[in-house]
This record gives sequence, C-alpha cells and structure tokens, in this order.
Amino acid sequence: MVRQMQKRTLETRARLVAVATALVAENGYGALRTDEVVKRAGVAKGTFFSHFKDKDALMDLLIGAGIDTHLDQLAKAPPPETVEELVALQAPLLHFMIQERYVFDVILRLSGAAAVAEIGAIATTFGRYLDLTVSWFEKGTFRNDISAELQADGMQAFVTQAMALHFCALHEDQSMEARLTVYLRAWLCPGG
Amino acid sequence: MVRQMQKRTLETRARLVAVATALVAENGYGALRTDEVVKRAGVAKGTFFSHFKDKDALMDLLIGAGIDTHLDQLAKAPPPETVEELVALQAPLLHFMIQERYVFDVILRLSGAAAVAEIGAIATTFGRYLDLTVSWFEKGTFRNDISAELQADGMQAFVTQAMALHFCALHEDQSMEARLTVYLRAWLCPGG
Amino acid sequence: MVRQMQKRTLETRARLVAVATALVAENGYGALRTDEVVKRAGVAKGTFFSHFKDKDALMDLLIGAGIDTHLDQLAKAPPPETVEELVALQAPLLHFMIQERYVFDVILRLSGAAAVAEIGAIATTFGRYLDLTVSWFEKGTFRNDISAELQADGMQAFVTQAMALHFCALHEDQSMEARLTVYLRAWLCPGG
Amino acid sequence: MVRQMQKRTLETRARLVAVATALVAENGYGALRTDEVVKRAGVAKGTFFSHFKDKDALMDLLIGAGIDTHLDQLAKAPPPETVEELVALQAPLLHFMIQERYVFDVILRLSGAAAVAEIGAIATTFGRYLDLTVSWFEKGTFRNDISAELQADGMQAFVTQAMALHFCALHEDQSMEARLTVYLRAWLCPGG
DNA sequence: TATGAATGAGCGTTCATTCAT
DNA sequence: TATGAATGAACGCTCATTCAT
Repeated sequence: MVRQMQKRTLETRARLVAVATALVAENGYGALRTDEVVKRAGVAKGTFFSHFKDKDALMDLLIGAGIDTHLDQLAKAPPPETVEELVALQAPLLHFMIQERYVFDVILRLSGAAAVAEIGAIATTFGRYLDLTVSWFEKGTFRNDISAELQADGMQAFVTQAMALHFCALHEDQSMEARLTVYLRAWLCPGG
Repeated sequence: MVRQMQKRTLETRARLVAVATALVAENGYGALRTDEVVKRAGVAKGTFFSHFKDKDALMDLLIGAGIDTHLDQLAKAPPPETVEELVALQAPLLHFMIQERYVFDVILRLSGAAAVAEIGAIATTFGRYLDLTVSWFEKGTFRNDISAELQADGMQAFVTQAMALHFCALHEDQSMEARLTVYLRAWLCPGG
Repeated sequence: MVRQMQKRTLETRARLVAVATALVAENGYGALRTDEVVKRAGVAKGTFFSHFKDKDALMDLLIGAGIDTHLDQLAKAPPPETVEELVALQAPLLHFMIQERYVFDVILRLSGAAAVAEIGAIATTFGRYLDLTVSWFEKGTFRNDISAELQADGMQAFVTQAMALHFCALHEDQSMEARLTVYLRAWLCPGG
Repeated sequence: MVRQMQKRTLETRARLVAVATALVAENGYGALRTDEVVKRAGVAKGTFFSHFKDKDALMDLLIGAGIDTHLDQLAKAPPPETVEELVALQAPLLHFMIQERYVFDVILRLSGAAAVAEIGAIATTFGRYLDLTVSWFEKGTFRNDISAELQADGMQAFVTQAMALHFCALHEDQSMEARLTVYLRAWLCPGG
C-alpha cells in the first residue's frame, strides 16, 4: 500500500511546481534552472531532488500539465467531422508542443516511456491523447476499412512528422497546419 | 576557386574519422568523446574543431555514412512491389537507425536541417532516401490517388513512428517490422 | 534519581544497535548510513537522534564494544614478560583497529575525548587499555628508570605509529607486528 | 618523458595557489572553499579540477608548503644536542601542525601516502622531515644502541602522540612541549 | 593548420542533523 | 518518545567549445 503523503509534503511539492510554472511563464521552458526554482521556492536543493528524480522529471510534469490543459479543451469539443476540423481542433495543442525546440525535444524523448516504471506525465497524457482521438474515429466519420485505433495511430505519425518539419528550414514554405491537412486527407480520405 | 586541400590536412581528417569509427565500433556512438578521439588520433583538441564545426558534424558524417551504405543496397534492389517487400527491404537501414537511442535522436535532429546552410550528410542522405522511395512509388504499384511524393512522405512518417515505438516499453509486444507492415498496408493499400 | 528508562525505550535502542551491528557486519563501519539503520530498524530518523547524540556516538558504541571484547581477552592473559609476548598479545586488538581506515580514523578522533563531558565508549576503553598495560609494566619486567605509566604511554605511541604505517604504501615491506616489535624492543629494552 | 608544462599552466596554477594561500591567511585552512578560490583567482571551476584532483590535493599542497617552510628553518639550525633543544627546535613546526584540528586531521590522513602514486606534498615533506631528524641522530649525540633511523622514527611517534593529546581535554594540564620533553627524555636518554 | 589549457554554467549528490507536529 | 520531511552548504563533475600562442 502506498503511504499517504503528508500535507506538508504536498504543499512543498505544489510550491515547487507553482514556482517552476511561473518561471516558465517568464522565460520559457528551456531557460528553467533548478537553482532558481529552489531559491524562489525557498527550499533547499536537497528538497528539490527528494521530490523530483532530476530536472527532467519536473519538465515532464510541467509540460505534461500543459498538454493536459489542451487535451481538456479537445475533450470538450464535439468530435471533428472533417480533416479541416481535425487540424483546427488540434492546432493549439500542436503549437504548444512546438513553442520551443526544447519542449518538442523533451516531448519526443518522454512521450514513449523507456520503461514501464518510468511512465511520467507526458507519456500518460499521450495515452490520453490517443484514447481521445480513437474515440473520434470510432464515430465512423472517416475510414471504415481500418480500425479507429489504427487511424488514430497514423494521425499521430503525421502529426509528429508535421511538427518535426516545422523546425526544418527546407519546409518553411508551408505552415504546419497546411502540411498536416494534406497528410490527413491522404490518410483518412483515400480516394476522396 | 576552392583551394585544393593539402595532403596533410586530408590525412589528419581521415585519421580523425578512422579513429572515431574505431571508437564507435568499440563503445557505440553515444559514448564517443572528442577527448578520446583527439587523444587516440594524436592531435590537439583545436585541430578537431578546425576539421569539424562541432561534434555533431562528426556524428553527422559517421552516421550519414552508415545510412548511405544501407541506401546503396536499397538502390541496387528492384523496386518493391508489395508492402512486405517494402518493409523487408528497408529493415536493415531501420535497424541501423535504432541501434542506439542516441543514434535515433541524432538522426531525428539532423535529418531535417535547421538551416539551409547546415545541410549535412544525414540530411543529404535523407534527401536521397526520399528520392529513392519516390522512384519506387512512381512505378504506380501502390496508390494512384495521391502523388508518389506524398506516398513517400507518408511512409517516412510511419517509419519514424515505428522506430520511435521501438524505444517505448509499452509497445514491446510487436516487432518494429510488424508495426510498420500494418501501417504501410493501411497507408498504401487503403480499402485493400 | 535518574529516571529508569522505559522498556520500550530500551528495546528501540537495542534494536538500533543490533541493526547497526548487522549492517557493519555486512558492509563495514565506513559504509554505515543512518538512513539504512533507521529504515531497517523500522523507526524514524528523529528517533535515532533521540537515542544517540550523533552518528559518532553510535560508532563510538560499536567500535568501543569491539575493543572491549578484545580487552577482555588481554585482561585474562597473564602479564606479558617479553616484547614478543607484548606484541602477540595485543595483535588481535590492533588488527581490529586497523580493519578499516575509517575505523582507525574514528578511534584516533575519539580515543582522546575532546571534552571531559564527551568521554565515550572508546575513550573509556582506552583508559581501561592504558590501566591494563600500566599494570603489566608495574611488574617491573621491563624498564626501571621510568614509571610504568610512562612505559605504557610510550607503548601507546608506538602502537599508534605502527598502525598508521599499516595504511602507508611506502611501508608495506614489514608487517605491523614486525614494526612494533622493533619499536618496543628499543623502547622497553634500551641497551638490551 | 614527462612533458614540460607550459608557461600559462604554471601561471594559472601559481595563481590558484596564491589565492588559496591568501584565503587561508584570512580565514584559516578549514574555512577554505573551492568556490571562493576559483572566484578570486578568476578562473573556471573546471580549471581548478584540472589542476587539482580535488580539494584535498590543494590542501596537501598548501599544508605541505607550510611544513616545508618550517623544515627550512630546522635545516638551517645546528643539530640539537639535548632533548630540550630537540623540543624547542621543532616546536614551531608542531604548533603549525596543530594550529587547527582540521590541519592536524589532514596531516594525519595524508602524511602516509595510501598508494605510491598518491605521494603528495605532505607525504614528501614528512620524508624530508624524517631524513633531517635522522641526520641529527647520526651525530651520535643520543642513543648508540639503536640506529639513527629508529631514533628518528620513535621521535616521530612521540611527536604525533604529543600533538594528538593537545586536542584531548583530559590532558590540558601539561603543554605539548612538556609532554614531548618527558617522552623524548625517556626515549633518547634511557637510564639518564 | 596545430596546439591544449582554459572555459563555464549548470546539474546532481551527499547525508548527518533538525524541528514542527 | 516518535515521526520524517526538510535542511544546507559545499563538492565534484561534465565535456563540447574557444582562443591566444
């Protein structure tokens, strides 16, 4: 049985997260420094590392929370019925993920947990993301020759590709949304 | 007119590459340290950086060469005519790219050049890779509703996705090849 | 009147000592960590420090007990009558003290109490050690030009020197016993 | 062949040592902080650690230099001919070594090199100290029944003992010099 | 080109000890 | 007594990159 965390523990952890969130808002994710978090939170360095295995664990939490907020919006909206709606609905989330190269890199690294024991916020949230999109495809609005899961999986692949190309100088001619639209049309409306 | 490189320069560069290749063979790409390279090559630290812009430039060269070797094999083979052939043909290359998480990360980072001026070996080789696969799809063996370029682009997306899931503990049930086969069938043979 | 310690208190303390003893047997004195002790004893960190002023107090107890066990043997034996007997009799104790560099360092630090109030197990035991050796010299078997106390004091100095050289790479040619024998012969049998 | 250090290297090292020496003069050995040394010397942290394996290596150098300075004085003086002269001559050195408990501890730890490869300044200087005292005893002023080396060795043991007791509350009644005098008389003038 | 000492900012670690509950 | 989260001040380390010679 997992021991219940004490109130003080939760408070300290919350303060660390709050401070980190504020610092990210000020300077971005890539500029976050553990020393600054610790200093502003008024806790000892050792306390930070008794709450988070390392800085990445904190980044995982922060970015995971950011993704989750966007997923909450997606979950509220009615299931998209066209490729354009699919793209438009997901656009805010995707822009969150590519706001900084650093953020995108962290997500690429942590979205697939290397070990089951290491499933963190981002990996969890990507599970939720996938579930949500599967539910969209289960309406049967798009392809019927393949499962909803596969449609969702494929969309994930194209979303990643579109985001990756966003950081590529050779593909500046098109917006990420335009690129994704082309991909998804070919993926979800073949022959259409 | 570009000044012809001097013999000694070429020799030094060749020695650095040879040493790096040997070290990679011993300890893998991720464990390569510039310190070790220069030490074993018998040159100074600065010499390394007068031959390579940065460590990534060397990695780009080494990994790019590895990819190119595999592409040579692909180019020799007749264009694949089924999804199974597509997967089987590319499998060696893909396994090269996922031999180490570090290698996969470098490829993800460098396959799309961040700036036009930074097109290196990996980016070049990925261009070649794309051209080659486009030529396969130009045979018209697969989809006719979308361009060969788009088919190749999509395959790229699925290949990346399949490789990424290779590093994910939650997806150890299926081999990369199996995963890719499912993807490509859905992508290249919709309704089939 | 000193309040009788409660049963639970004594049990907790005994458990802490027992656990620490076991851990020392497993990993040595230098590797003992309070974290491990309290974890295995199933008590809180603070409990440890309500039983022992600091970690040194526990080490003092543990090592002091080890020394005492050896002193019991020395006390049982008849007073040594030659330098060889002196060395042979004390050898087990000395080897206990140099089993680990860490142990030797703790003994050096605690054998002379820094403050009268801080006389602990090791300091006490060293007092007993000195008394015992004084009693040997009071037999008059060795020097008669100086007091038994001084003879014992000097032996202490040579014992310490011999032990210290044990940790010195430059003196690996001779065993501690051989070194000590030479010293004591010169100290206790001058001109002999 | 050991490569000749470059001028700049020597300068940097000298600056580090000079700064450390100054800081020690201000606050004592125990209060020396690597961060402060680095900061005041105007060099990078990494530079410090490329010159000294760790902080102990610097302390070894500093304290070793201090001891050496005193040894220079001892070397200049004529060989002592009485126990009183022996004590008086060495007194400044001994007081240097017990000026701080921290210093004495470092000396105890480093005076006997644990490995031949680790022979540092203090261990070297102790070798010199021993050689010097051996030369005193070679005059034949004291004992003739044992070698000069053994006389020197024994003096070392008593010197250590006398210094150790200096930090011991139970022996505050006598000065270190008085204690040492008693010891050396018994050691060097037996029967006298 | 070649040299290699120096850079440098940040991360992670240590672990005995304290103190509010 | 017992609890255990928090403390805290260093230290050591990393290692690709730069720059004066």
